[in-house]
Amino acid sequence: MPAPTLPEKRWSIDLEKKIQEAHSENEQEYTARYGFNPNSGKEIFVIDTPPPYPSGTWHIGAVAQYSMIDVIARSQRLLGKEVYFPWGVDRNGINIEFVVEQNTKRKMKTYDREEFLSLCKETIEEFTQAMRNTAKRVGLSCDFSKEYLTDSPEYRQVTQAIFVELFKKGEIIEDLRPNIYDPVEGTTIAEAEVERQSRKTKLVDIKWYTEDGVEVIISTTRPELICACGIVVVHPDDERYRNLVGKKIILPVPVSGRETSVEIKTHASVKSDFGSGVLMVCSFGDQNDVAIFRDMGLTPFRAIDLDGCMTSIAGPWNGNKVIEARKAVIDYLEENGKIHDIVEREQEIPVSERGKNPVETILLKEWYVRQTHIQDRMKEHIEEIEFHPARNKQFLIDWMDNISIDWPISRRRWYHTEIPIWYSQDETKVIVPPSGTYVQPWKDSPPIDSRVLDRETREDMGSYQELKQNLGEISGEEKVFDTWMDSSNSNLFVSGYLNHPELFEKAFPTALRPQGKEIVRTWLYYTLLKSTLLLDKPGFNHVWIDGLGMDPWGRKMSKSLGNGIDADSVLECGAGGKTGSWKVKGPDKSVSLRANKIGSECFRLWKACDAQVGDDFHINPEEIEKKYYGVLTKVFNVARFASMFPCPDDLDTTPADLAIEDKWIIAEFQSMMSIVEKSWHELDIYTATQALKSFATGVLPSHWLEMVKSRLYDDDEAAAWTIHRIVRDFLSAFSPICPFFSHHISLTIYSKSAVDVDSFPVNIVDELAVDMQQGDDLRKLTTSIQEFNSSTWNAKKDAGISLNKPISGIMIPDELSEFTKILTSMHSLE
RNA sequence: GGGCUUGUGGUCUAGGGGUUAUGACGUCGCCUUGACAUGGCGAAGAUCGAGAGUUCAAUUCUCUCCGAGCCCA
Repeated sequence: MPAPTLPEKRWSIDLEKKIQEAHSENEQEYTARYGFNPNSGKEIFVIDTPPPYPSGTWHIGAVAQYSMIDVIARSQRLLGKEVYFPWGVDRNGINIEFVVEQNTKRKMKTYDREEFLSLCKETIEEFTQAMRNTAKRVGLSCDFSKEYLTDSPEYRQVTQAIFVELFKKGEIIEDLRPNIYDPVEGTTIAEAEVERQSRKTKLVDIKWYTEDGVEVIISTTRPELICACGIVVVHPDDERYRNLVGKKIILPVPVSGRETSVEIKTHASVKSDFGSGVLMVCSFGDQNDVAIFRDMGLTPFRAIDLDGCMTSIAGPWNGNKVIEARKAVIDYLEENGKIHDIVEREQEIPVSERGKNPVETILLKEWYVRQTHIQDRMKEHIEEIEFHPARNKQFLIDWMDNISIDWPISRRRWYHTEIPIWYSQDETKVIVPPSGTYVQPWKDSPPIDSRVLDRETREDMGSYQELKQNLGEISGEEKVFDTWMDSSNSNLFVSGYLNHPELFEKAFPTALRPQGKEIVRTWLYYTLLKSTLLLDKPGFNHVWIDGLGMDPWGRKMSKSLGNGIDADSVLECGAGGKTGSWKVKGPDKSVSLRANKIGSECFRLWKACDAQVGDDFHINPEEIEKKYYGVLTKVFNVARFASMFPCPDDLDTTPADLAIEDKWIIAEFQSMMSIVEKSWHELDIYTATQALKSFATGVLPSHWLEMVKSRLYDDDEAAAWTIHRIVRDFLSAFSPICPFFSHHISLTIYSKSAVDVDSFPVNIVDELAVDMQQGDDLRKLTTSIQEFNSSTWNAKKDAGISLNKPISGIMIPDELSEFTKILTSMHSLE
């Protein structure tokens, strides 16, 4: 038997790691291969890679998604495009602040701001390094030499410049609006940081009177907020109160600086069976109150200040803490005979996750990006974007239909991009920095070439340098941006906005936004909003929205469920002979999962093959190995078999003396390859991978290879040419999915790596000058060939004859008459 | 609580108004055949989540319910 030029007997994880390390050892070589060269003259394809947020462990589902983004990057390179696959890390945000607070057991606000920021930076840098390693281990072909960090001055200055630009255009405004606020910690907090706690509270039934003297009982747990009551509502179907609707009702407590009565109206959100069925709506007792205020177009009252005290509208209770005011108001009502009943009851109240302090919804002056006025225009832009899968576009459209308020972008936190603005002493003018500078107004003075604008009209009043003397003592903004304000610039940043105008010209709209479906309403929406506001263009050509990685039973992976699977353990499974085992809590009991070898190539193949884009996918290492490791083995062995026979010097010129079976398999191969090429163009990983897999594990080895074995052993050059040409081109088409696997085999047998191929393999049928019709005719025989082979194998089996022994009495069907010779020798027909 | 998405053999999956409903893994049976037992060949296994409606015809369309997921309250 001839010796194979592919020496390894089988694919292994150690081999994979060896190849992978060699692959990125030489930085120059790596960059030449995967770096972005905007001047190559090729079509530019910029991928707006989601910058991952480092938090210690990287979710295996996210790693799987990134590996598919890499498949897209590599397949676009294979199609001849100049791909920019950037590597960014999102490092702004409250999460890292919490980690530092937890590690040091100290609240952020007890630190010096500068000291706290440097602690955050140190901590996030450790997490970032782990993430880079995993990214490389799963084979991402990012241009790591151009890594960007969203907390770097280079990135933050872009966020700030965009803020200034939108501010000047009037698309960013200041307003007094409801925010969730923790009065003890003294900060606004996000919805995500609110939890519910059960506490005993007094439900007070208060007698109210309409202006014409009708008594109405209203239940509330927040009597101190009567001063902020804007409306009283009942359910539209509630017969009991029909006659009250439209009347005015008098507030039962004294107030100052506002009307002393409110109107009674209907609202569908009222629960008729709660208390008396009449609801007073205050700004702002809870989220429902906020919603009703918004629905009814009411102007909110500011009842509670930043220290958690009542404001002047509370009349006699002005300045009281909320809890004190509640007691005092109940006392007052009791003294005046306006209490009908008081019952103690358990109630869920919103508290802050950190301090367990009851939170208030209060009015604060915050910065907003205007968005309600631009929805129609955005939708026009979205029509121009191709979504993968198309149905996931609905997530975005539905969300947009629900947008009713502007986007609040200011936060009272620290490890974020600062809002780049200073205020004049009289607060009527603002100072904004020039584009290209990163500023920290809480500690810095404005750069000398900053501009002075009117705070209301946005009119440019001149340079800071000239007007400096007239501004009085200026103060820098202390608030920072919501992190989505940074993240939603990622496509602009990687496409060269502000920094590389000539690239931006060619690269925008950004070719592709790949992301998970859970952040359609945030990352995708805000990014598209920015491109509409700033450039009046769609942000992308393609948006690719993947599903989420779930546990083996289809549930979300979480620490509390104990059903998480660590990404590194799957990628390292099988390395150094170490097998993997995972204890995962199932719905009923804990289950032990075991696998011998997986690695990055098998993991990628699994994700590419097992789920359509957009569907949630179940992650079970046992299944990944069982279903897909064998495919790698099979492809490896086909290649190894091919490598036993000398490769013709010229694989690119089709020999004239191909046998009919060679032409047949080439027709099959070509049909598969054109599906793959089309799929790569359409970013359809699933279809491409399925086509490659079924060809390489099915018709090629089982039927064609079995037929031509004897010709190969007899040094038939046409058969050798055919197998080598197919294996070589197959590896090129397969390399986006399993790059190291394809790289190693192709480099060993053909001295040229499949990952360096930068145009899709040419059509051999065209080369053969076989027209398409003839190719189709040949492929029509595939079923007959498979059926004939099967029936012959079965006949031998039934007769108890070994497969390599002769058999008689088998008739070759008419349509396969051209194959008579090869089929006769294949099955030793007599 | 609301909106959206989703539910196909034991498991994962393709498809989609009329088909013997696709493929893979697993299971079972057979086979050491000149690359591959980490293999080859073959077989069994599904009233397409439940109920109702539209239709000559529904797994596919509509509605309700149940389960799962995402986001927002």
